[in-house]
Amino acid sequence: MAEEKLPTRAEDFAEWYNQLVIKADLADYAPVRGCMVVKPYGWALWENITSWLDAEFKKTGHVNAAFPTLIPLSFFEKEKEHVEGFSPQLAVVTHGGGEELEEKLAVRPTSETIIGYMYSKWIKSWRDLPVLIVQWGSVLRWEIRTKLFLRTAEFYWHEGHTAHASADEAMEEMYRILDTYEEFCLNEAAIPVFKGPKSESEKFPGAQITTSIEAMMWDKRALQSGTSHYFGQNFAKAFDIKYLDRNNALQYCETTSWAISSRIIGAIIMVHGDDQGLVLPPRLAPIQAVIVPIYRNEAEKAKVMEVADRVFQELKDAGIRLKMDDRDNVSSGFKFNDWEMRGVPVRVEIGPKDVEKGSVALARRDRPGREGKSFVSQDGLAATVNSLLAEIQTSLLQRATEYRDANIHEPKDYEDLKRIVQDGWAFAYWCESTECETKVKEDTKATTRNIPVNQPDQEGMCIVCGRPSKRKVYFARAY
RNA sequence: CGGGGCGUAGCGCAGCCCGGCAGCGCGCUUGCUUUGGGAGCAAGAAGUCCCGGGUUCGAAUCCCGGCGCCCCGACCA
Repeated sequence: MAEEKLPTRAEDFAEWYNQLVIKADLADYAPVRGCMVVKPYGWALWENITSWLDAEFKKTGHVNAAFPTLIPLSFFEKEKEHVEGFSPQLAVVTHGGGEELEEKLAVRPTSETIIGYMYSKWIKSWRDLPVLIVQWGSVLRWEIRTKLFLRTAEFYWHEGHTAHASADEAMEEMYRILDTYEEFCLNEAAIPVFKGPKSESEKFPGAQITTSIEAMMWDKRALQSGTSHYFGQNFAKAFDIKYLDRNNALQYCETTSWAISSRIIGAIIMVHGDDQGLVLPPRLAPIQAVIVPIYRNEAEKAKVMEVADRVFQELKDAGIRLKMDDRDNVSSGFKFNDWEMRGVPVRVEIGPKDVEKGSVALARRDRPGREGKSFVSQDGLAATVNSLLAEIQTSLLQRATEYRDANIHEPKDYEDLKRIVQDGWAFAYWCESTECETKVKEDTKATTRNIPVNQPDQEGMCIVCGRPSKRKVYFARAY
């Protein structure tokens, strides 16, 4: 239950976040180091995220399957960059049934290896391609520093793994999924993102190309919110994934993988949340509207509840995800604050005065306090609430986009870049060399986020070294 | 791995220096009054004082050893 106030975001953003996750009832700390328990309210939010994505993947021919949590440790040795990238983060099972295991088993940190192994058994002919499989589940990475949702040892996600006959087709798949991720962020989560390839040094271990979507949090730090990778034939060669083409020639597959994790919940919190607590976009909110009946005695209660029950049924019939807060042991004021903490988009208050006047009070979560309150007729309330939900969804995206764009600057020179990334993002030409990227990181802690697609066909000079450059990149401090 | 802090009721903490009935606030339970922006009063329940050993008539407190957690820095979705 929510109690007491949060620190404001300006006072202590990290502490604001930590307390909010607990007080909004999304998750709790587990007894295992670095792990979280996702509570029912947080999981309901996650289910709304996953059900949209799942439906979208299925539209483009993807199917779901499940692979084991445990992976033979030797599998990780097969791809050089992959083993280097993930070895430090592996949890390893050494005993089973009281006996020491002959071969140690890793708890999956990601499933390219075991899925690659299976694909090599399943794929024989060009007729078997493409293979488009998604796994929903959790993975485990032994993280040093953890934070609920943003970086926990175990986290939830989907991982898509696809195999194709040609590089073009695999690249197309990578970008198709990236588009789906962008669409999800914009339309469902109301979070604007930039999409495009990552730099060499920021690539996924084993990938030829890693693309990402990048979002700006309230504190102006960047959060990589989804990734889509093109592996070329790296994993196909490591796991011997081959098929006979139409000319009876043996070919290696081209593979991809891609993921959005429960981290996206952290993004929703840090993009939309305010000093009152969580603010959820209506399309993802587990509870879109809450009804708070207000009364002073039994006689009033009877009258108010009659209206409240009728309104509840009307809104429910209109398909609104709804909650009646009929708790008798807390005051109305407490309830207001409680539901604001949990980010419910619309609150419907019904008291004795409303019963008299045929009205209700509507409070919209994206505008806290008196400003967001209005008194509307009980007639046609379902339509009123539905249009308000749509308006909140739109205005959250608009507000987040304006905020982001106001905090991205194009540096005049390197000194300017160093200043900008202290409190915002810099968008600048970059020669795509690791040296320049590393220099920025050492000087400022900012990293390259991605090279956004759809850039104008112009040339410039690398902001660091001055060499000619064709593409601009975002520099930002990241989570 | 380097630096700092902490471990006492569900949560947040005081008590420790200077050994002597285990406390405070919040939360929880019950009752009454309350309810349009975080209600009040009353009565209750709730403890392996992180673990192990030692000193002592007596240890939350002193000594030795261990474990765990959090925060800040280099790596990561």
